[in-house]
Formats: sequence, structure tokens, C-alpha cells
Amino acid sequence: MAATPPLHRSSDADTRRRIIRATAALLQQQGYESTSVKRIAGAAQASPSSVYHFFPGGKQELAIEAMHHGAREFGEMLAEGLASAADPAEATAACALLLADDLKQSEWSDGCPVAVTALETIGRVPGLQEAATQALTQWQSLVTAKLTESGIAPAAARSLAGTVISMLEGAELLSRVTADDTPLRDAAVHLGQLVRAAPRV
Amino acid sequence: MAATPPLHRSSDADTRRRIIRATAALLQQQGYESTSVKRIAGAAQASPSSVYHFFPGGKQELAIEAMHHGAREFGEMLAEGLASAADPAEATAACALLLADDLKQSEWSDGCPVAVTALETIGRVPGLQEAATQALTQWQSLVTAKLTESGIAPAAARSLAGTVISMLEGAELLSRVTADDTPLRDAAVHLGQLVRAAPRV
DNA sequence: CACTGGTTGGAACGTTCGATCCAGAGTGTC
DNA sequence: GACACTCTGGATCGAACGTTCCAACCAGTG
Repeated sequence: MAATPPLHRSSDADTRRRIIRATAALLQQQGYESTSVKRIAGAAQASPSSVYHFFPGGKQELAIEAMHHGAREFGEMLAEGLASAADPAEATAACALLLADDLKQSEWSDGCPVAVTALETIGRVPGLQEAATQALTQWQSLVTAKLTESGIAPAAARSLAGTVISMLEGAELLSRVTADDTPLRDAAVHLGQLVRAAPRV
Repeated sequence: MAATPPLHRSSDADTRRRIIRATAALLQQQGYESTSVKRIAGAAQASPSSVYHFFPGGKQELAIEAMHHGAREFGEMLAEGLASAADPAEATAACALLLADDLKQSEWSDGCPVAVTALETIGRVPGLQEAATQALTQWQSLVTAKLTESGIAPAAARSLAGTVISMLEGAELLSRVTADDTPLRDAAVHLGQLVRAAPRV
């Protein structure tokens, strides 16, 4: 598979990365069904042939890889928010505010990289649903780690971390649909309250 | 427009209602883009001509009406949950549990009648986005009323009600995607905590 | 300089989409 | 019985979809 050393001009892997990035961006903005392969190719400055050359599995395979890419990016943002304060309550609230700022800056267009695509394809594109589950689980683990580090009991931390992700997803949905960051800002306040009230070991 | 009294056999309005119901069900399950007019007609035991006869605005108009229908139904379920207990904390928790049971019973297929469709069409079908905003606002008002009735300060109640809707939406998303009702059950617990801690007048 | 193998552009495939059209069925009015 | 009207079944439209195909292209090797 990797028999030949990559002596190429690097255009190869570059094109592949451009395609994934373009796909991730479009999925985040308009979901799976509204995003055509032709449009992806256009946004990535590539031709449809290149898309199918690098992703023989077609749109599905491409979407799965793009979702992994988006999940990693979103995870980094989450980690940044969680690291912004020692106190876990402040940290989780910061995540919601970070999301609110980013979302507003993109004029409510760059939402969660998983939500729309996952909801659209539930039960119909198993690979995508699996990738989405992985992403959500990974994010929950990030939050769980922060909560346990701060002295919250492990069982409570896991459950609370799930609720943090739920709240972020839901508030982002409301904010995008209503084009108003109030839901995310309220979520920040209430997440802080919840974490502060969590039982410590 | 309504010059003639409705002396018909009632088959007219019946077909129309069947179409709306079928559309609402399909939108709830698979969203806007994956739902074709032909499939709607099939599910409603009608012909494509009938769909365009009753909804000259085409798929968009139909989807908007279907979303209003779904919003009303979901609102009734919410009202049922809220009325199931005098204590507002228990009542909101009951809503989450009601959702969890319904969702599980449909094998994670019948989700929120607004979420997927609204997310898919943000910024591209303004009428749908407006209908979704109406639905979310209306649900929030239901929760706000219950909270203020129970002695929670009006400003806190409005904000908290928004968070309740965010949490329900988010937890339902996680539950559907992961095919596991844990997120909704955890949401019930945490929503109860949040409401219990709300400031009273 | 031919040759090889990965990469690309663009045309083309069959299918399905939303939407339109029209002949006719059904019903109530004179 | 003739007419007006709303409603329906099914064929049909052009456009767009995901995908395939193939001829050209290009760098590296002998």
C-alpha cells in the first residue's frame, strides 16, 4: 500500500485534503442530501473524477471521512474551551460561549459538523451513523475528563458530560434556526449551574 | 374564495388531511430533502396531481403546513408531560421521559417534527425556517407558563424554558443517533435539578 | 526516448427529482 | 340530460443527481 515513498509533487495528498475539507464545510452548512458531489468538486477545485479516484466508495465514504475531520476540529474547539478555566463550571460555560461567538460570526451558517448529516441519514447510511456516534462519544469523553479532573465523581461526570453535549447540540440548533444566540448564552449559564451543583468525591 | 359552502362529500378535506399527515410523518423521520413528493403521495394514498392541487406552492408549501401540524402535535405531548405533575421540576423531567419512551417505541425513527427539516433548510427555504421558529417559540411558551405558574420569577422562567427546549432537542438528537435513550434519561434528571434550583418570586 | 502508473477534465450513463399537463371521473345545479 | 366544477390518475417535462468511462496528462524510471 505504502510501498513507494511519496516522491510526488504532493499535489496528490493535497487534492485529497482539499476535497475532505470542502466536504466537511458543506456538510456542516447544508447537510448530506443537499450537498452534491459536483458541488463538492467545484468547491475543492477538483473534478468529479478526482473525487471518485480518492474515494472509490463515493459520496458515502467521502462523507464519513469528512465527518471524522469535522469531529476532530470540533473536538479541538471543545478542548480549547475546557482549558480556558480551571473551574469546570466556568470551563463548560466557556464552551457554549465559544460556540455562540463562532456561530454568530459565520452568520448562523457553520453549525455542528455532525448534527444535520447524522439526523438526515439515521438508519439509511450506517457508516455515517457510526461515525457520528464516535464523534459524540469522543466529545463526551473530553468533557468527562475535565469534570473528573476537577473532583466530580466519575459516574456523575459521565452522565453530566452527556448532558453538556446534549445541551450544546440543542442550544446550537435553536440558535441557528432562530438566528439568535440567546439559547447558547442561556445554555452557558445553566450549564455552569449544573456543573457547580455536581457531587464531588 | 370561500364563496361556496362545503357541500362536498368531505373526501376533499380528507385527502388534504391525509397528505399533511403523511408529509409530517416523513419529515419527522427522514427530513426534507430525502422526502419526495411522489413518496408523500404514495404514503397518503393520493396522486401527485392531488398534492399539487391542494398545495399549489409545491413541496415548500406542503412542508410548511406539515411542520405546523407536527408542531401542534408535539406541543400537545409537551402539555401532557407538563400537566403530569404539579411540581415543575418533576413535570419537565416527565417531558424528557415521555420523549424517551415514544422515541424508543418507534425504534428511534420518530424524532422531533422540526429539527431535521429546519436544520436542512436554514437560509434556503425561509418559510420553513419561520415555521420552525414559531414552533420552538410556542413550545418555549408552554414551558414558561408552567414555570411561572409554579412561582418561578418570569425572567428566569423564560430563559430556563429555552434551556429546557434546547436540552430536549439535543438529548433527542443524541438518543436518535446513538440509538440509546440514556441521553434523554440523563436530561430528565438534570432538567429536574435545574428547575428545582430556579429562583422563586 | 519510450514506457508506466497515478491523476485529471469533461462527456455521458441511467435514475430520480419537483413540477406540469390533460383527459376523464365524480358530484351538485339547472 | 346538459352543464359547471372540483378532483384524480398517469404520462411527461427539463433539470439535477450519483456514478462511470475514457482520452489526455504528467512526473519518474529504464
